Amino acid sequence: MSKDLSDILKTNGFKITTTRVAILHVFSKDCKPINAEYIHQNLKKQKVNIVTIYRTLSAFELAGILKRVDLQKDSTYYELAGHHHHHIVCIDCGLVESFDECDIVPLSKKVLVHSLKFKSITKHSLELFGLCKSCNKS
Amino acid sequence: MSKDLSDILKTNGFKITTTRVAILHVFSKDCKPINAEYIHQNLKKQKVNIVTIYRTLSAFELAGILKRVDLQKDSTYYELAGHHHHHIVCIDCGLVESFDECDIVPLSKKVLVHSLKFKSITKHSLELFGLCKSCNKS
DNA sequence: ATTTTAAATGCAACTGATTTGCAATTGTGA
DNA sequence: TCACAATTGCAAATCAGTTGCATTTAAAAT
Repeated sequence: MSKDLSDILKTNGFKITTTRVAILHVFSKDCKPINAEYIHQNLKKQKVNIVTIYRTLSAFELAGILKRVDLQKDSTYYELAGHHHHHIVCIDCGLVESFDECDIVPLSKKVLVHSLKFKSITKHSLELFGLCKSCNKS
Repeated sequence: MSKDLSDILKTNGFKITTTRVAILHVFSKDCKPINAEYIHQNLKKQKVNIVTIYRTLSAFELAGILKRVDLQKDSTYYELAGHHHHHIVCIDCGLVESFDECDIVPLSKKVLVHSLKFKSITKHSLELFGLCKSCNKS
């Protein structure tokens, strides 16, 4: 089960360390955008230094293992770089849900045609914000 | 000319101070997303404390005079809250251009229908990232 | 199996953006 | 003109994230 996690490391030219496998495990276990502090909390038994987590997150992002997610929160969130998708974020409790629908490519083509200053568009951000069902009640 | 700037302050129940009119003036003059440091630079003759700028930005955002713009840079950018629009950001030099096209509302309606956990969507982020014409050359 | 080497880690100190406490100043309504 | 709340400045604090450096360790070479 953590065999595939080691494989991710190996494939990307990283050493197989307990710490890094554990970090990947937190990502694959929870399957939602998380930040350095969250990982730190989850690995508190293993006493992993938060600096190590920050460095690992950067390295993994550079390698394309992780993707940065912009949830307009105070810190940087990441998730496993898988298929393209976006998020809905509850502005009250911070709950995050994913969705796959994304019509942005035709839009960005149209924008590019009309643009005076830009030559190419390589990526986009799209997040929805609202109230989740339980926060909507209060 | 700065009459309408004073009006913005008055309408929102703020005192008409030189500093705050000056801050609004920077926004209306440049008409692009800017951060606290940029304002500080622009008002260096008037020696406005950066803390005052941060406090003013927060107050103006709360009042709805300014809108926070998420450009995925290191600091927080704001612009005058006017008509709804989005931005293209050059990932190389940081140049920002605006565009009005936005098909998100139908998309977010569709997402909401399929969502298990969300009850309402109140806003969205959508920014495009790419290379501007001059950075594309290098 | 042992040596070697670059990658990975921890610790302490640092940075940069932003915030907070508090005292002094200043618009504005009474 | 007075009074009071809003505004501002200054210093210190906070918070996320980074950097330097010494130590450890996985994995390749012997």
